[in-house]
Amino acid sequence: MFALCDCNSFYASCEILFAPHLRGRPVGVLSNNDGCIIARNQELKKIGIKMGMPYFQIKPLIKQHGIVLFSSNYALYADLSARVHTILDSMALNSEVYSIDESWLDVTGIDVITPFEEYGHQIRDKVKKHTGLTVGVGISKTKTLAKSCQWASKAYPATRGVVALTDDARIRKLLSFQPVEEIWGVGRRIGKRLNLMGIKTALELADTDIRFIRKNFHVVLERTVRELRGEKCISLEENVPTKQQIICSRSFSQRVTDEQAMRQAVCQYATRAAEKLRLEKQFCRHISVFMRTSPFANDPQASLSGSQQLITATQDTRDIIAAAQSVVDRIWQPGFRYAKAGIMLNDFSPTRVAQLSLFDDHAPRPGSEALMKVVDKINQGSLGKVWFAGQGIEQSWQMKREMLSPAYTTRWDALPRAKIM
DNA sequence: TCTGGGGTCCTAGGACCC
DNA sequence: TCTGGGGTCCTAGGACCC
Repeated sequence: MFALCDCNSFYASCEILFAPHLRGRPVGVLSNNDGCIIARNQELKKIGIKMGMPYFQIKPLIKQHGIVLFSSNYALYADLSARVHTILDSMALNSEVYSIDESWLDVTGIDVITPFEEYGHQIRDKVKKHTGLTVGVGISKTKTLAKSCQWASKAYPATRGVVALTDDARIRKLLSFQPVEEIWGVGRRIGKRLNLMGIKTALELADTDIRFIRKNFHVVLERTVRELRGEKCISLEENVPTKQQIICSRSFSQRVTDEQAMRQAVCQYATRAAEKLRLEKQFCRHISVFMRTSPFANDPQASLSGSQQLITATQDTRDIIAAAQSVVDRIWQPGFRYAKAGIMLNDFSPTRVAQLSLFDDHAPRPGSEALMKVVDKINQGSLGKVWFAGQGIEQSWQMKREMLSPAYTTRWDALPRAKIM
């Protein structure tokens, strides 16, 4: 038995938590660069603001509806997320952190002591009491069914945020209400194809012949169908699997047309990616860089990418910057208005040791590890920052966050104050 | 004028080998 | 002039997730 616990409108709720006077008003959170909407509270959803809607389209509605928007404040969300996950983890023997605002719990056997539905409400109450945030809980036989239950807990307010189903007839009834594109694992594309085939509800999908699914789709959807039937195919992942890839990419706040600026941006992303790599305690041997124009603009379009294989695995920022810069040199094409660039690290190993070929003389840099340790330590502390020359200083394309809330929980100088009357 | 970022898994097809 | 069959590995691209 699985329980899925998911925070309601997580980012928006975090903001309201520290600005309680906003309760009842439509509140949303914007993506990096204040580009588009990525979180909405109930009130904002009601107005008809859709997920992913660009900021400039919402702007004209702000006054009329009293909408309040925030730039995303990941330091705040990550901190509150950790608190929620800790509480959820304490509620079951085994748990899996699934995303910043969701956890799976293994709740097998819990019902010997507490009926599942009551247990779901206990989870909700505890998270509410300790963090002020509201979670929705779905409990059922498989992860996919638990997701469906959790969907129902949000779609039907009468459930008061908890849906726990073990009985087959009741599960079938729930599935008959759920549109196929709301199922976990069915996205827009496959949802559309299923609809065209006349499969509209989760129940209809569950009752579709497995052979038909395998012939027309692939094993992933087959697994989803089996899970909807109550057959467990996906289990709880208790140990966080090591990453296979690290990406660092950003849209520019202003278009980049100049090679020098692009090199600086890529250098900055390379630096950040290398930090993440060291945090993962990994070394990488493949580095790729990409840059592209805005697909929404009427400009000439370009999407360039290239990569470099290293002979020795590295986690040294200098190696990663050098490789990234050489890729930029190779792929750069002038004459485009670039909107975004990024770097991707691949081909990881837990040590620097790699198979050297007979004539290799690429000895690793001496003192590399010690230097990187010092750099990371300085940059994680509050003393100040060190950076690599290629990053440049304060650039015009740097991310824009004009509606950022204070770091209430992670900086002493941003602690909220209470007035005693 | 202005449209996010970071991941995973699977498959098809090409390169290459014998 | 005629040019097989089977396997592996890698990559690009598509689909999904949050």
